[in-house]
Amino acid sequence: MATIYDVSQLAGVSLATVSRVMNKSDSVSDKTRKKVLEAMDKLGYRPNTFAQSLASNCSNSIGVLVSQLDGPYYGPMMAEIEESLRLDNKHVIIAVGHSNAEQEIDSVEFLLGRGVDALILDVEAVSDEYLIALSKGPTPIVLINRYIEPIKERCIYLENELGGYLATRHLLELGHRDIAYISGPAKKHDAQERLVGHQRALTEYGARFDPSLCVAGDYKEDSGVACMEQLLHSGKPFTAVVCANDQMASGAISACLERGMKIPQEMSFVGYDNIPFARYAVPKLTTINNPIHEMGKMAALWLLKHLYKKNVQVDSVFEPQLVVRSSAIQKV
Amino acid sequence: MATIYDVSQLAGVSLATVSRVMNKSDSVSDKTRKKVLEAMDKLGYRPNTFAQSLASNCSNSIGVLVSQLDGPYYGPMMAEIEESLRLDNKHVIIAVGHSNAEQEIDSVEFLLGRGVDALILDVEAVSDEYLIALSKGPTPIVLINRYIEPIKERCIYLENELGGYLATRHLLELGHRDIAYISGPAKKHDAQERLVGHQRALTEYGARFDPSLCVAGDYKEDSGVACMEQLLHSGKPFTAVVCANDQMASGAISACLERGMKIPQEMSFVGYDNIPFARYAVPKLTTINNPIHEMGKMAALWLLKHLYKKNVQVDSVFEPQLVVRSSAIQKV
DNA sequence: CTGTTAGCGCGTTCAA
DNA sequence: TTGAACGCGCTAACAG
Repeated sequence: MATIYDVSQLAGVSLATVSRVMNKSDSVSDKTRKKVLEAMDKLGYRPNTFAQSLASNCSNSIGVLVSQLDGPYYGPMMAEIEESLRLDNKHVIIAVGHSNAEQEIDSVEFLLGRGVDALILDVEAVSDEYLIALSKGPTPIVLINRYIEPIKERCIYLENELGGYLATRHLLELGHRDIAYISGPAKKHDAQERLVGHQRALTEYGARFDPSLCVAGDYKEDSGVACMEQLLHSGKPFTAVVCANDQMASGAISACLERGMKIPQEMSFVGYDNIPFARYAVPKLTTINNPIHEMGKMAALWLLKHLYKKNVQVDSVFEPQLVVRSSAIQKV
Repeated sequence: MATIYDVSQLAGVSLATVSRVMNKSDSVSDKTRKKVLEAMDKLGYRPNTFAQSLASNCSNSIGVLVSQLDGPYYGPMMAEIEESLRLDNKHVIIAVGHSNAEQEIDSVEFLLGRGVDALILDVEAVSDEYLIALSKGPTPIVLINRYIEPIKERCIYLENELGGYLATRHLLELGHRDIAYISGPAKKHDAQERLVGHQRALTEYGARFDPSLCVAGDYKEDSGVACMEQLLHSGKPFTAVVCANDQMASGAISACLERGMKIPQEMSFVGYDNIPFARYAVPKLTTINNPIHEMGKMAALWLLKHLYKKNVQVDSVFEPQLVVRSSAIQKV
């Protein structure tokens, strides 16, 4: 592997000059620049990034910590982050937190130990205080899917409450009044917010929130099945269900179908997230669009702007939107 | 940020000794080790990985190149790779190839330039020759989802042909004889192999392969819809369809449902991959299990074994298995 | 078992 | 505009 020294020899210049042409410093004459470039080319020279990082104290790498890598949710986000960063020759190092505070902290430490220039975090178990403290450290952080007032300028998030509101309002406008709710885990912020939105819509339309028609799952399909069974067994009458994400909606619908119920004729459903599956489900799922890939992109752009001083536009607040398909219909 | 020097001073030992305790070299007395550990602790010392990499010429990082990050396919694979490697304190740098030769090569160069210790590649556009040449370079590579004879010891793959065979045989055993096939892109190796398996089953059961009942999609849902429309419009009679992956099966089924057909009563379907969606589809999808996450894990273990000399067991060939659900039934 | 010393490859003053 | 020299933090002989 050729080094900067080899290049300098071949080009007949000093190390410093080679370094200058690499770093696009303009105080190099065109003639020498050309000589150096040719020498690099001839040697197939590739700078050693570790030496660069060691000397410059900048790694051009970003640590990305997500809750999970499988599932329909994080793939699109990671894809956008990778792409946006890659365009600027930065690379991403991934770590997984598994929605567990200990693992999240461990992963942050791991990435920090790896010398990343910044952190993009989609974490849910760790406390606000921890993140606030972290944000005061030397390594910049950006938060996706989380709003923390004191560091709101580093938060990229969806207005989850509004989404919950829109989902339920849609059903109310279709004439439903007895609406069940399958929530996400009570500890998760987004789950709480979505539920609050649901309740607001109910109140606004003069329907009352019945706690016995609200059960919590874990955002996965299986829990959608279980929650639906529970609701059905409760004996309480209801004609529609709002699910805090599409995966649980999928499970819930499949539980109904399993019993021979007709969907949406006998039960209306609204999901949340608009994962690809929603378009091909049967019936096609009415849901709330969650522009998770956009948020990933914005997190990357935020860093490009604030850390690497690129001139880009970044949005940080995203509005959920209702996507009407065919899983929810007028109450009969 | 404390350095190894600070630690050595505080502990009253030399740099080398500190380095030894970090690298778990056993030739350090318990007493000094303890002193050093305490000093590290007190200083909140964290080794600088760039300096380590520069000095040791080993980065403890693995480059992972996949075709895409979104979609149901690569998430589980990445998750296993990350987890397995992380247990040994290695980290993962990701890049995306978009099934495009130029981008794949570009990504390989990018990762190599990043000084990764090895490469895990799930690539499809690049030629066998390129990969063979790459494998002769200084950076070890492991291939997922691809079999190349001259470097087969670095290949982790699924017996795709067998899967195609099993899918079609299942339908043949259910009495179907006119079986359509929705294939993946003709250039992709796995798509070719799956199709060959389909044809072998047909031949074995004395059914003939009708090219006009075989159309190719791009592995995405939408193309499943389009292919199904095309088959239906062809006028040729058929009672079952094998799809080269679950996503296209999902699209194909939704196209039938859209026309008011009853599935599986009027048309049987078998998919391929067994993505999570398959379990919650309506009807539940009969498919071929593709242990993609296992393959990811094995790729990681392969490196742990051959590169980092860990003592682990690795399997490299995976057998697909039929998963019977309810999208394919006896021919009436 | 421990310390000394010489790099690893590059960025960055400071002079010239 | 260019070059010499030092230092980034750590590993790996080699010596003792």
